[in-house]
Amino acid sequence: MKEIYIETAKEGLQRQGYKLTGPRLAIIRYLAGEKGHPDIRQIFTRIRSEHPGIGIATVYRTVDLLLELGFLRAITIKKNQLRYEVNWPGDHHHHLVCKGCGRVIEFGSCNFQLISKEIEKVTRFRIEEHILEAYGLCHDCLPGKQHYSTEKM
Amino acid sequence: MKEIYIETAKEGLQRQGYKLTGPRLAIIRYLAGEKGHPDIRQIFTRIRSEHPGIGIATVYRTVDLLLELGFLRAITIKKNQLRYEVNWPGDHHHHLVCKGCGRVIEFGSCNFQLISKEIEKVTRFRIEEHILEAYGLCHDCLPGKQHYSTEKM
DNA sequence: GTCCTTGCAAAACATTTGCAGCACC
DNA sequence: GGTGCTGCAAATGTTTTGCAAGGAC
Repeated sequence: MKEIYIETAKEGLQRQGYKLTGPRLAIIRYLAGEKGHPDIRQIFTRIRSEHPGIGIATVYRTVDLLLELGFLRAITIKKNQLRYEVNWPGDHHHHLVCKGCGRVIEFGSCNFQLISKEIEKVTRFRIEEHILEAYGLCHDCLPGKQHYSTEKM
Repeated sequence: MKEIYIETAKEGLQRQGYKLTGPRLAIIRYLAGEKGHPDIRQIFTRIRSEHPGIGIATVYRTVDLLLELGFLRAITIKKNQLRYEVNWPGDHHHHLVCKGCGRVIEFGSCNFQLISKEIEKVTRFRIEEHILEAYGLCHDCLPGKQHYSTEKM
């Protein structure tokens, strides 16, 4: 799965006439193995530890490129913070975000397919993908439980 | 509807011990009448035109406050831009974002309620609200049509 | 060899903070 | 009248840009 993403992204870059450079490959490989939702700074810090000398400008440029080509997407996990996640082919993007501890849980399926045809008919819009974000409280943060965090916000 | 929002927000501020000041009211009134998805700069520019002398720091502080109190929410309409929209009570937040022209269409309902109980059971998560964003092409941007924009991105 | 890409540093832009004076309650 | 809010300006943080050198094809 991870390898497929890396290969697809590499092919995608080349097909569009972009060069396969060290920094770009390092970023793609890191993202392919990242299960969380890193922001720019996290990506930069992580890449730099394995690839010292990389500039943050390159990270910005590469992330923009991957967004443009559709290999990455931006999400708003909390209030006003931008984070990124890998755009796996055919993947859904469904998040449960806990308002208590900020933890993010992914859930696999929704029945959006069932209504998307109806929406397309009414709005004459051709839907290609979607993101569903639900907010609430995880089990540990329900009243009577202590808060703790698995993903730093 | 607009008046209800303004009154609810005013009450909410006071109930939490925040003062009803001129700048805060101006921002709430503007947001209540705004149909689009403004960013900080648009809010600031608009408020300043009717309320010269306001500082941008106040806009940041007020937007943070309204986010905190749940009267406003942040969305990621496109790639990596943060925008804000009014959190109408009981409202759904469903957007169709056109990849061609950037226009944003709201649609009224989804059947998320039907599956949210199932998700809550599996994940032991209590879901309070959700956002659904769908991306695709609007009718005008489907192949064979010309692109144009109704909301500047 | 030709372009594209990179890292660096500076510039531009965005956000936060400290503080004295003002305004709400 | 006390406390919280505001505008300003400075500080800080983030993103973009220009450019010479290096690297992919």
